[in-house]
Amino acid sequence: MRPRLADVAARAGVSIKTVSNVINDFPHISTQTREKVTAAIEELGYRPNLSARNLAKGRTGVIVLGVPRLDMPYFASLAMQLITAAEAASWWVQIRQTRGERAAELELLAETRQSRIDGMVLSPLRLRESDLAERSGLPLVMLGERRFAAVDHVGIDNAAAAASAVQHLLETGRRRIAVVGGPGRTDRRVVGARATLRAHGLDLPAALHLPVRGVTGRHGEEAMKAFLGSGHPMPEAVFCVTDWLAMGVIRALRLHGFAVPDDVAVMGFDDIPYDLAALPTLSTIAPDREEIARLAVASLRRQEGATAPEVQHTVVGHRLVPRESTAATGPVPTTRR
Amino acid sequence: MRPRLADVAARAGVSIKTVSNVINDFPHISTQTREKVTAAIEELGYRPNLSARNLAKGRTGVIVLGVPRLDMPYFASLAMQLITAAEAASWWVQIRQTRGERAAELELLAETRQSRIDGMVLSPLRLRESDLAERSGLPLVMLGERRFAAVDHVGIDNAAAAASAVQHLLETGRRRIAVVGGPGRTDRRVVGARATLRAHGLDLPAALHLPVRGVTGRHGEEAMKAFLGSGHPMPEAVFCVTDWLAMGVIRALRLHGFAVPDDVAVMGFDDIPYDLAALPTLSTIAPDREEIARLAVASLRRQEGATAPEVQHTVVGHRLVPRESTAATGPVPTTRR
DNA sequence: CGCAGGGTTTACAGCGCTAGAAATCTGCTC
DNA sequence: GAGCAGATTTCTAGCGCTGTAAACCCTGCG
Repeated sequence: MRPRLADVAARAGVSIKTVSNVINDFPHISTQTREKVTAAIEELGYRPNLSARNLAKGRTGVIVLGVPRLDMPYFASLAMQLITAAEAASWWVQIRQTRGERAAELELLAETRQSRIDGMVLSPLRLRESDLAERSGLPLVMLGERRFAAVDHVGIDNAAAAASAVQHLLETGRRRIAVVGGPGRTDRRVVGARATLRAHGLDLPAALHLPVRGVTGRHGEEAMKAFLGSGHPMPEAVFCVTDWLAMGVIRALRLHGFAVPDDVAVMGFDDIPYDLAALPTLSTIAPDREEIARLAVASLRRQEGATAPEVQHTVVGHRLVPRESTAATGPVPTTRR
Repeated sequence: MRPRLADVAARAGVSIKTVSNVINDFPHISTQTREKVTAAIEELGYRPNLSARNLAKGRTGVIVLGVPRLDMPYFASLAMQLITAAEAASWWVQIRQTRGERAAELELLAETRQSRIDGMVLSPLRLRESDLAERSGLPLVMLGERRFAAVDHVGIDNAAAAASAVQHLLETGRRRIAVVGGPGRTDRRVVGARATLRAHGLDLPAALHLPVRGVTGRHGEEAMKAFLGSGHPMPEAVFCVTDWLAMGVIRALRLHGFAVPDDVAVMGFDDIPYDLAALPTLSTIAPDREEIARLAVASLRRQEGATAPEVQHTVVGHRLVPRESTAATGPVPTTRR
C-alpha cells in the first residue's frame, strides 16, 4: 500500500496534522520538526493523495480550457503547455472546443456558475464585453487578442509583434507589403502592421489588405487566389496573421508559379509546431506559449485565493523567428526541365 | 452549493446508498425506485464528485500515457484522443515523454509498481520482451509496432497498411519504388512494403532501401540527400514509414530540382494533422486513432476489473488517404522564369 | 519563581462517496 | 395466517486529507 500521512507521521514521531502543515508550508514550524518530517517523507516516498486533498479542500481539481479547435496546432500546443502548468497546481485540464461559435462560448461562460470546476481558461473569438454578465465569481482568465476590462488576461502584445514582423520584411528589402487577415480593424495584428508601414512612409492600400473569413490554410489559399486573379500588381512580401494562413498563401503563390521567398516573401504568426521539413520553412512570430500557460494558471490560483481579486492584464513576450520564407535568397534552385 | 448524494436522496425519498446503487448500476433495484432517483438526479442536475468517488474506491483517477515526444504531431493527436476517451472512464491522463530512450521507458515501467496511478498506456520504442519482468499487476496496454506476448496491445496491422500504401503507388503506375525507414527488418512497415513489391515480381534492392536513425523531417531529408548524392538511378516513388520522414524527403527532392509527384511520388504514413495547405498535400495511411484511444482505455478498464485478465491483442483499422503527393499528375505547373 | 504571551503542535470533525453487513419488505408456501 | 427465502433498501464505517480550535511548551518579564 502506498504510504499515507499517518505513516509519515508515525515515522517522524509527530501528529498527522504537523506533517500536513509541513507539506502545505504553514508558518510556525520549527526547523527541527520540519527536517524530521521532510526526512520521513523522503524515506517513505510519500506523495499526497490528490483525491483526498481535493475533497477536503472542497475543490474539484479540474479547470476547463476553452479553445476554438484542438486540431489547430497552435491550440494543441497551447493545451499541452497548459496541462503541464496546471499539473503543478494539482489541476487537470478538461479541454472544450467552441469551434469559434458564440453560442458555445456563452455556454462555457454559463458553466462557470455550476461549481463543477475550479476555474476556466478561455480563448474567445466572438465574446462581447457585455456577455461577461453571465459570469460568476469563478476564477477566469482570458487568452487571445481581445482584452476584457473585468477579466484577467494573458497574452502577447499583438500590435507590437505584428510591427516587428513587418519591420523584418522591410529590413530584408521588401517595400510593397500585403497583409492577410482580419475582417475588421479590431484585429490588433493588422493594426500593428499598418502602423509600422505608415511609420516608414508606406501605406496599406485596400488592394493589398486581404481580408479572410477564417484563419486556416484554406482561407489563406482562397484569399491569395482571389488577389492573384484581380490583376493588381504583386507585392514583394505578404504578412499573414497566422501561420496557417501563410501556408495557404504560399501554396496559392506556388501554384501560380511564384517562388517563395524569391518572388514573394511570406511571413506567418504563431510559430505552430510544424515540421521544419516544410519548404520553405516559415518565418514567424513565436509567442511565449509556455509563459502564457504558466501565467494563466498563476492567475487562476491568485483568484482562487482572494475574494475580490483585482483584475490583471499581463503581457508576455514574443520572438521573431526568421526562417526561409523571408530569406533574402530562396533555398529553391531553378527547377530542372 | 452543488448538489450532493444526500440532496438527491432526500428529493427522491430514499437513502443515500440507494442513489449510489442506481448511479453505479447495481442489481436489485426496483424500476420504480430507479425512476424516482433518476428523476431527482435530473432535476437537481446532480453530478458525482470525482474526488470523493476516487477516494472511496481507492483509485487515483490518473492514468499515464508514455510517448516518445509530444511535439510529434502523431503523438499530440493521439494524446488528445486518449484524453477524451479516458474522460469517459473518469480518468485523467498524465502525459510523460520518453524521448525514445530505453532508460526512460524502463523508468515508466518501474513506476507501475508504486500505486500512484490506475493504469498506463505506453508507446515503447526500445523496450524488450524481457523488460516486462519489471512490470507489476497494474493495468497496462501497449501501442505501436511492437507486440509483447504478456501485455495487452492495440494497434493497426502495420504490414498490411504498408502493403496497401505500396499497392497504391503501384496502381498509380510507379514500379521503381524506394522505401525510407527502419534500421532493421523488425520494422513491420518495411516488411509489408517489401512483401508487396515481391508479390508483384519486384524487388527492394539495397540501394533503394534508405535506412534512417530517426523518423523526423531532418532524418528524411538527410537520407534522401545521401541517396541523391550516391548516383543511383532515381526511383519513381518513395514510401516513407512516417509522414515526417516524407516531408523531409520531399524537401530534399525539391531542393535537388525534382518535382513531386511529377518526377517522384512520395507516400507517408500516420496522417499527422498537418495543414492541408502544404504543397503537395501528403498521401498517407491514416490509422484510426480514435479507435486506438478508445480501445486502450477499454483495455485498462477490463484489466482494472479482473484479477488475472487474459492478454488481448487488438487490431484496429486504417485508411489509405490519397492526396497530391502521389497523384498521377502534379498540381504544380511549370515554374515561370 | 510564577505567569503571561507567543510560537508550535495536536485532537477532532468533516469533505462526498462507496462497500459491506444489517434491516426491512416483498411474495409465496404450507 | 405464520414462516421463510429472496429482493430491496438502509446503516455505518471508513477512504486520506485539511481547517478550526484547543492544548502544549517554551521564553522573558515582573
